[in-house]
Amino acid sequence: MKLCGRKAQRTRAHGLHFFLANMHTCSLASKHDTLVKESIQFNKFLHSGIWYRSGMTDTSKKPPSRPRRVTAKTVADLAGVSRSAVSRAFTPGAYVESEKRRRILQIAAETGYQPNALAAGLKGGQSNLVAVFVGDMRSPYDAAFVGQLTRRLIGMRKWPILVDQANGQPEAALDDLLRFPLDALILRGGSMSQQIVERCARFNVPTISSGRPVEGPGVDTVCCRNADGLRRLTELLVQRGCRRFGFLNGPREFYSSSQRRTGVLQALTQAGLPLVAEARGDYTVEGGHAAALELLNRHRIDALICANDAMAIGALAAARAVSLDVPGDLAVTGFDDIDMAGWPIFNLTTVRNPIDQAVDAIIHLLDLRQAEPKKAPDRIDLDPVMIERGTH
Amino acid sequence: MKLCGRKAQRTRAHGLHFFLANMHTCSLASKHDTLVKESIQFNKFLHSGIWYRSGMTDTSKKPPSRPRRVTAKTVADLAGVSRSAVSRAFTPGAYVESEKRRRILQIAAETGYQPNALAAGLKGGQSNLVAVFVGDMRSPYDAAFVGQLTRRLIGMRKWPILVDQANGQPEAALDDLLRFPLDALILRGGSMSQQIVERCARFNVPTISSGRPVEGPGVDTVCCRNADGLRRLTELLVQRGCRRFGFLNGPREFYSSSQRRTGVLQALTQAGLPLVAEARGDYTVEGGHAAALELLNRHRIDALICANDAMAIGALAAARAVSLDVPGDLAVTGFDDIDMAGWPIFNLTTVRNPIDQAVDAIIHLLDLRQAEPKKAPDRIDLDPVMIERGTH
DNA sequence: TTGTACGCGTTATCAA
DNA sequence: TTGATAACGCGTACAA
Repeated sequence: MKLCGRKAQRTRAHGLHFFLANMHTCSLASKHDTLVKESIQFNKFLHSGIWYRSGMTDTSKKPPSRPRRVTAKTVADLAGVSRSAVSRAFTPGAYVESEKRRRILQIAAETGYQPNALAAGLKGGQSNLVAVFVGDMRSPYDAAFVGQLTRRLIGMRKWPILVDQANGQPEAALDDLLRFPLDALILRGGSMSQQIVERCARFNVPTISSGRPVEGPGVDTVCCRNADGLRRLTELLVQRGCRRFGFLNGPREFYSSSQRRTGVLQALTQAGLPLVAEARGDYTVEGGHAAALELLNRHRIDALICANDAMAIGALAAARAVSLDVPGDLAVTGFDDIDMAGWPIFNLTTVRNPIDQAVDAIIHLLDLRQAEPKKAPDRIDLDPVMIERGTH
Repeated sequence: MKLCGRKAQRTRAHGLHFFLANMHTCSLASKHDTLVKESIQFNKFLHSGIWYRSGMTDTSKKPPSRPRRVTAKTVADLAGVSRSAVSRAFTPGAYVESEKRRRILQIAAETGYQPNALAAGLKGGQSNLVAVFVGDMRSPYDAAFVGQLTRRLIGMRKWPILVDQANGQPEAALDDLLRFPLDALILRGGSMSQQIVERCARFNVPTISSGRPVEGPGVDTVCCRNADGLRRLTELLVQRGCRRFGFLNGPREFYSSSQRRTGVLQALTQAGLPLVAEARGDYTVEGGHAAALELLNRHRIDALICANDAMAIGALAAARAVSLDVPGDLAVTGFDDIDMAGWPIFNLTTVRNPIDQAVDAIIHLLDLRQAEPKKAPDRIDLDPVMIERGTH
């Protein structure tokens, strides 16, 4: 058993002179019309971040593809201490003589050294990487969701890898992604197809599905009570005198679509009213416009309930196109309460699908599972909020 | 009618007690009716992904916090081959007897083994991680940009870590992020403050700045010819008879703001016309509405050029509020050509800041630098496209 | 307080 | 074609 095998690599060429030589060639490469500026840049970069290239492999026939990061070993040599001292200098509670720590951090700053998170994660079991799956970033709701979630995750030093489901071949890409030891998988399942969500949930990575309940060990769920929201909204419309209802449904494979439809039907059944007309859109403004236009041309209704705000906004344009006054001739409502819904030009009556609460819940579930990885799946249900504006 | 009034209503009535109460009932509910299913699920998961826990550390006093991933060693033992054989089975061009490879892959599939990308990156020098910095996901332009870029990156198996600059303390977070050996840093600099952009560019990670030119070795740039775009647009308005111009500027610290203003001034100077009025918004619809409202109340103008589409859309509402007909009394124009600009309700005359071309350019620069890491900085300039619609 | 040695999971090299 | 072994960069138990 060879214990001191690493000692063999003492023949490395390094030291400050090496850096300078390296920097020199670098600055030559980028020489151009700004010669004076260059030297300023040079000094600036000397103190902010330096690439270290192994001297040994430099002479080999292979092109030294990419300069390597500065490593703890380099800093240790430069500071005349052991590599573990450098590691300790970067560990909050560790024992290092304060003067020595100061010197190490000084040199680290000059060389731009940062502990390699990948190597650290390899040992510690935590990568601090989290995958966030989302349906389509063009959807205002998804975009807002991602924005808020991202901020929260970064605040707790988890780094979100964003995956847009609209990719061509998610299957192969998914496998590649799961080669990373992710701390968690967050699915904005409400806007994703069943297939993808279920597939994701089968990997043994702690998973949180938002917007679609998923069964499976280690899979927690955050859900909005979709049916409740549209049931109450429909009741309100009935109470306001609407009698001939139309429903603009979302894509078949989205969970929220069927949930929301259920709420409408519950209220209508209760009131003894029929669903006069129904159409399907794709949750976009354009799709909603087209679907609503056709529906309004075929049927006479006095209320059009849309499965989300984007389609409702498209429907408003459609109503205008066929000269229907909103809300005089026709009530139009949405779901989600995206920012746009509140703009005076739309002033859309809708149901708020609370993003901030959903994100809070996700973070909470993340904490819980991190504390106890093998706990039973949890589920948090969120109550939607009626937002009465001017289109009903 | 106040557009930005809604921001004030931040009702955070929900705290931890809410979640706990909610969760308790829910988890009980879902656990209750699926007792039988549970064991089936268990078996299913046994064959789709297995966590392997080291037998040695199991007996130690520490709580075995998280089950470990299946590793190549495990698969090798199960298949009765060496670790290297497993590694080779997953390497496309490697020598493994086809029958042996088949067996290895079979067992890998059963155990859910995937090579650990972190460990592979540690060795190979490529992490396949890319950081994407963006101003604010609530901006439709940034959201669309991120969506397209994400899809392209994932297509080439680079994984985007999304960082929303709107975070509170980006400084500390930034340091933490850079502990990852990122393959590249992509900055949507047009919507970020100078400070952040320059700070990012100082790390010796291959960097691509989109929307703001940045000097530095290893920093490539993709830029839209902002000034050109608004110069041509202004010329068009002059030609159409506009004489009293107002300009709705963007945030001071955004590069695109001053660029776009320059274009307007060039055209006006050329035509011998003054800039009658000027105001600053924050690139949001709400901000644009407020700024435009005040500007229109103070000055009589016949053309309002806005530095981006979002503000222009806010300005349209402001014009309506002060009973100005667009385009009869007032021309209103934007910049970017976000989806919304094309909606019939807005039908906004604008200048397209081509996202697809920008993303293409970014990917191209990424490839170039990957092939030759030390090459001189490159810069690609994009030509904006006039989009004449109905507001001029 | 400091340094040595080992393990994390991979890929690459080299000898068999 | 295969298996042993050396890196990769880090944290850390352990000995000094």
